[in-house]
Amino acid sequence: MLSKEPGSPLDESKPPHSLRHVAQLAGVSVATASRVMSGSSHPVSERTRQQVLSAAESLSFVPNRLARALVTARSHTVGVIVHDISDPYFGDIVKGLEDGIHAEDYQLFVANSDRDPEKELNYVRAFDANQVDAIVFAASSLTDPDYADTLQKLATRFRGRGGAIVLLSDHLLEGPRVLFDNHRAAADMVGYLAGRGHRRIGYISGPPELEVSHVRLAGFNAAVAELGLGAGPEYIADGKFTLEGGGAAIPKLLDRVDVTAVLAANDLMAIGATRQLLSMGFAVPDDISVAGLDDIPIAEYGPVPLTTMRVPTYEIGRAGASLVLQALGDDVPADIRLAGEIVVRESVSSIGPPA
Amino acid sequence: MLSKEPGSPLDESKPPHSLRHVAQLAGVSVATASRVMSGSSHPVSERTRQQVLSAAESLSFVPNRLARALVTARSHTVGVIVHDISDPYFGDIVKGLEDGIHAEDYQLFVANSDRDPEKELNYVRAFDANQVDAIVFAASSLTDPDYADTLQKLATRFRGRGGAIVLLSDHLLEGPRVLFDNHRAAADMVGYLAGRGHRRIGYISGPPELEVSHVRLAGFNAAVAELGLGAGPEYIADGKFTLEGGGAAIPKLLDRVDVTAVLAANDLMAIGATRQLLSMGFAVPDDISVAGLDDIPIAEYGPVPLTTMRVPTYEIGRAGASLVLQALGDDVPADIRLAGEIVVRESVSSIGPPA
DNA sequence: TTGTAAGCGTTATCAC
DNA sequence: GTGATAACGCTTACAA
Repeated sequence: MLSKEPGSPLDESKPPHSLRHVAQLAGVSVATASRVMSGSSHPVSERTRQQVLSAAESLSFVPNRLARALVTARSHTVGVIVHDISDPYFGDIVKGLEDGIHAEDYQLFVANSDRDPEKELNYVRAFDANQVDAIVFAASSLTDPDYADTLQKLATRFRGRGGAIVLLSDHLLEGPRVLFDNHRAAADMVGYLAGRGHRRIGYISGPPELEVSHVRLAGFNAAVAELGLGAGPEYIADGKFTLEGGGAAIPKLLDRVDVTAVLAANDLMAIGATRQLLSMGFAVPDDISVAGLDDIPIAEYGPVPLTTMRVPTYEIGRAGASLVLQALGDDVPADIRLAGEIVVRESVSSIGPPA
Repeated sequence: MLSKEPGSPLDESKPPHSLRHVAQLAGVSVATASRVMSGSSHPVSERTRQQVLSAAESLSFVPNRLARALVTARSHTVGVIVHDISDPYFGDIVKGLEDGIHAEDYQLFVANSDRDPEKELNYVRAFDANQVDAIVFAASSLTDPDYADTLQKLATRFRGRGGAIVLLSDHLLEGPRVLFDNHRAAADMVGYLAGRGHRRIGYISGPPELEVSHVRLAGFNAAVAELGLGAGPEYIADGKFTLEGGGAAIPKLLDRVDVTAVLAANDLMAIGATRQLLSMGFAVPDDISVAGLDDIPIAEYGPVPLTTMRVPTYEIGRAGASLVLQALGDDVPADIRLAGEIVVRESVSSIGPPA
C-alpha cells in the first residue's frame, strides 16, 4: 500500500484527468504543467513542453475551466438575454453573437425572458452568480417601475466585479450599444418609393407604446417632407404591428387619400395590407405598391413577395460580439450604428412621371 | 494598519462579496454561513439563520456558483448543440429546453454547429471543459467517418465524469431520447386525406440521404397500403426538401397519375407544389388538395394557407429538459415519443365519394 | 527553467 | 448547533 501524505494524495479512485496527473505522468510539477497547458508566457524548455503535451494527450486531458475561472476571475463566458429565442429575429442575433465570441473561445449562455421583468432580473442574477464576463441585452428594456431600479443596482454590482454590459437595442442601461437606424430605414424606403415615381405614399404605423413606432414614423415624415411628397395625418393609419391591423388600415387610408403606394412599419402589416388590397380587387403592385420594413422570413412567401428593408440581425449579433470583446479587452468601445438594405422583390412597381 | 495573518486576510481592496464577508458580518463561521446560503440540511438555529440572511441581504451577496461547482462537481449548467439557432425549429426546441431546466435553476449554454463536424466536436470539448452536467444534441448526428469515432470517445469521457447525454433526434450516440414519430406523422396525414375522400394521393419525398425521408416515406406507403389507396412508384416523386424541388415534382406526378391530393414530406415542398399547381391553372384545394408536414412558420402565409402536421418542437425541448433532469437525478429515464397534430387550414378540401 | 505553496470561493468532514 | 479546516483544479507570485 502506498502511503498518502495529506499534501499530495493522488486519488486512484476516479479518472485521472486533473493537471496533477498530467504533471505526474510528465515528471514535472503542476506549475510547469499549468504553464504549458494554459499557454502562459512564462518560459518552459521545449523538451519539458513536449513531455507535458504528450502526457496531456495520452490522458486526453481537458482543463477544468471552472477552476481556472475561479483563480483568474474570468469565466470566458457571456450571457445574453432575449425576449423569445424562437423568434428568428433573436435567433439570428444570437447566432451572430455566438459566432463572434466563439471565435475567441467564449461560451454563450442564453436566457429567455418572455418579456417578464421578474424573469429577466432573475437571469441577470443567475448570470452574475455564474460569473459571466459580459451580459448582452438583445432587446429593449422593459417598462416596469421596480424593474428599472433593480436592474440598475444589479448592473452596478456586476460592473463592480469587472463585468461588461452590451446593449443591442434601446435600453435604460448605459453601455456600448449597437443600434439599427430605424429612422433612416423608414426614410430610405420612402426614398426608394419616390425614386420609382410614387408621390402619394400611405403609411401604416406601429403601436404608439413602442419607441420604434415613433422613430420609424418620424423617419417617414422627415423623408416625405424633404422630398415634397404628399404629407399629413390623412396619409397615416395605425396598424398595431399585426397582420390584421395592417389589413384594417387599408380601407381607412384609401377612404382619405388616393395613394399609389403604402409603406408599412413592419412586414406583418405589409402582408396584411397586401391581402386586404388583393381581396378588395386591387392588383399589387400594379394598382398599388406595398413595401414593408424588417424582412422577416415570410416576407418572401407572402401573397406577393414583399419588397422590404432587411434588418441586419446577424450583423447586429456580430457587432455585439465585437463590443463585448473590446470591452473585455479593456478598450472603450464606440457605439455601432447599422443600416438596413432594401430587398427588392415584387410588391413595388414603377409608375410614370406624375401627370 | 491592520495586521494580516495569512490564515484570514480580509481583503479590503475589492467589493466584499464572498461568503467570508457575510460570515464576518453575521458573526458566524464560513461553514455556518455556507449552510444557510446553500440550503443545506445541516441544522442551523433559526436565530443564526436570520443573522446570516440579513447579512447576505445587506451585502447583496450572490454566491459564486463556479466555486460551488468546483467542490460539488456539479455546475448546474447544460449545453445544447443545434445546427442553426436562427432556424425556428431549433429556436423552439431551445426555448422548451431552457424553460424546462431553468425551472430547476440550471443555465443553458447554446452552441451552433452549422452542421460542421469539427465545430460540433469542439463544442463538446468546450462543454466538457466547462463541466456542464449534461449535453443535449438537438439534431441528428452528422455523417463523417472521423466524427463518429471521436464523438464516441468524447462521450465516454464525459459520461465518466458523471455527465448525462440526451438526444432529441436520431443519433449514433446511446442515451435517453425524445423522438418525434415521423412514420406516424406521414401515416396520420394520409389517414386525414383519406378521411376527406381522397383515394389517389401523390407523395413528394425528401432526399434519400436523410433518414427522415425514408421514415416518412415508409409511413406514407404503410398507410396507403393499409387503406387500400392508390399505390406504387408512380405516386411518388423526389422533391429534395426544397421549394423548387416541390414545384418540379408536380408535373412529374401529374404526368403519371391523376391524383386528387398531394402530400409533401415537408412544408417547403408543399408550398412549392402549391405555387406550381396555381401557375399551371389548377385551383388549390378545389382541383387538387395539398398537405405538408412540419408546420413551419410560413405554412400559414403561403399562397394558400397550408394544412399540415405540427411537429411539437417546443414540447420536444421540454421533454428533453425532463430527460436531463431525470438523468441528473440518477433516474434511468425512458425514451419519450411525441406525436404531431394536424393543423387544418385551407389547402385540403373534401371530395365526394369516389365515382 | 523549474518547483513550492498560497490562494480563488465554496462545500464537506470532523470535532466540539 | 457551531466552527476549523481540508479539499475541488487551477494559476501565479516567489524561490531556487
